[in-house]
Amino acid sequence: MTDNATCKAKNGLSGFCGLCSVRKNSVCEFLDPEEMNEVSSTMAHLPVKEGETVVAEGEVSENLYVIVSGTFRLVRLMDDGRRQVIGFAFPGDYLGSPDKIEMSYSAESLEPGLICRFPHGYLTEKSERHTEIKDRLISNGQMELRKAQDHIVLLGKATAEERVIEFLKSIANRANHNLSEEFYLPMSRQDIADYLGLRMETLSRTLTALRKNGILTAVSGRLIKFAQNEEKITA
Amino acid sequence: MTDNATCKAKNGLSGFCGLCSVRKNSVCEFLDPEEMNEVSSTMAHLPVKEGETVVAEGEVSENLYVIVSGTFRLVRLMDDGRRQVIGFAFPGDYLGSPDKIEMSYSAESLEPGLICRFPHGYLTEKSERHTEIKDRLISNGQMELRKAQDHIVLLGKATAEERVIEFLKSIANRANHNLSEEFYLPMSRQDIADYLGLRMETLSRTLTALRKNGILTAVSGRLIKFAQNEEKITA
DNA sequence: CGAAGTCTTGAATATTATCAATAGGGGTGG
DNA sequence: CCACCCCTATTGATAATATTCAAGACTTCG
Repeated sequence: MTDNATCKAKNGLSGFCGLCSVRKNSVCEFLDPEEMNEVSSTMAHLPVKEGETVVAEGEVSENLYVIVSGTFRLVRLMDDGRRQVIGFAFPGDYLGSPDKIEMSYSAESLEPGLICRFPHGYLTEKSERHTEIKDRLISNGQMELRKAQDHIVLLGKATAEERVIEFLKSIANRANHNLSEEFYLPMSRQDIADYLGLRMETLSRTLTALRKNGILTAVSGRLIKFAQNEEKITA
Repeated sequence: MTDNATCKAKNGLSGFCGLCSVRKNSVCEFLDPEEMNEVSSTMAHLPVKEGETVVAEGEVSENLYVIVSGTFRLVRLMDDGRRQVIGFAFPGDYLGSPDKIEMSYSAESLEPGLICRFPHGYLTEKSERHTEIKDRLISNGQMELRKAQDHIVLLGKATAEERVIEFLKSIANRANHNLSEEFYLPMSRQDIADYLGLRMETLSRTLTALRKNGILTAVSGRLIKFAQNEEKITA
């Protein structure tokens, strides 16, 4: 993609944005072609290295980011060092907040990626002509809220096995719409454990048990494969 | 308040809205006096009985509600009957969604109260002249998201005792800014347990333990009192 | 090949859940 | 006003589940 910065895509947009695969989820969907080219040329696009922190817990949000490629973990740290992963973010998801508030989590990159930065002031300005932008921010917030609520139910009411299965299915669905194929976990066991509210050892034992009882056919490092059996993977 | 429907408050607004204590948090804050009177006179205000369900999980949201008085529990039901309370809502909080989406929880009243209903269409119409309304919806969503994330951390990383203390402190802070005074819990033990991801028995035992070790000086039914000792209640 | 990290397994412990019984509290009818 | 009942909450004893601490295996990468 890097060498296509000046090419013209079939939608009439030049530069990065013409090739962007997440524009339909982003705040920039509603911009005019000229405005899009402005975004393209100002290099709102930022490459992100593995391990990089895009937004840091405690700092005041000044920008809203949209993930173009890559995976991020959203982390909250307690005073005594306990760590909770409150979510994972994928292409099309947002990082940061549209409000100028103190961030409640850090967003850390799990692999090299690309994000698009929209300063609050830019969004405010563009919202005057494109009122759909605010609608998008509202509905995106509602989606994130629902995901957080799903997570609450998982942590509040599900057993270790249920947590692991539901997590794996959610990742498999993102990675590959065909559940019967092998897929790759972009995060470590510790990240998953901290997301599921379990210790890494418990997660590991649970994965082993799932493989032994046939719900998973492969558990080798970060590669996972569900059994074909529809009954089991719908659980 | 019921017999003041036609009186004129010092802010120049007549009817219910002139006396409303949560307008500063509501979408109606930005309306003109004439529009406010319209809200007042159309009886957007709805009384709610104890036990009443205002929004139901699975139904499509058509209205956004603002709580004027009362307390609500937000409940999610799993297929097998397990129940997770994903939050409690108080005056100034919102119920329902600004988007026309399938609701992911039910909101059930814990005591007689009053809510204000804003149909989506009404909000859309008013947003054209009052763009602050959408900003309010955005920032309200961000606040709810942060509360959900706090909840995730509580369920993912806190012990039973920590969960109970944090919960009691949050209620005490809403009820009474002076933590050293007795306060009332509007919800049952079962509701609290389902919120904290614990069984009712574990909650009960934990409360007893907190009273015995002096962190609480009173635990009698729904009345609770923290010890004066600042060290302990900041935990 | 070796070293450092990550992941898995093992054994013992701690915490919470479960099942069952008892106690408390509020309202109703005698 | 008291006795009774129903519902909610607490307590007790035991079992299930996840954690802890420790050791071993597997990967990755220099």
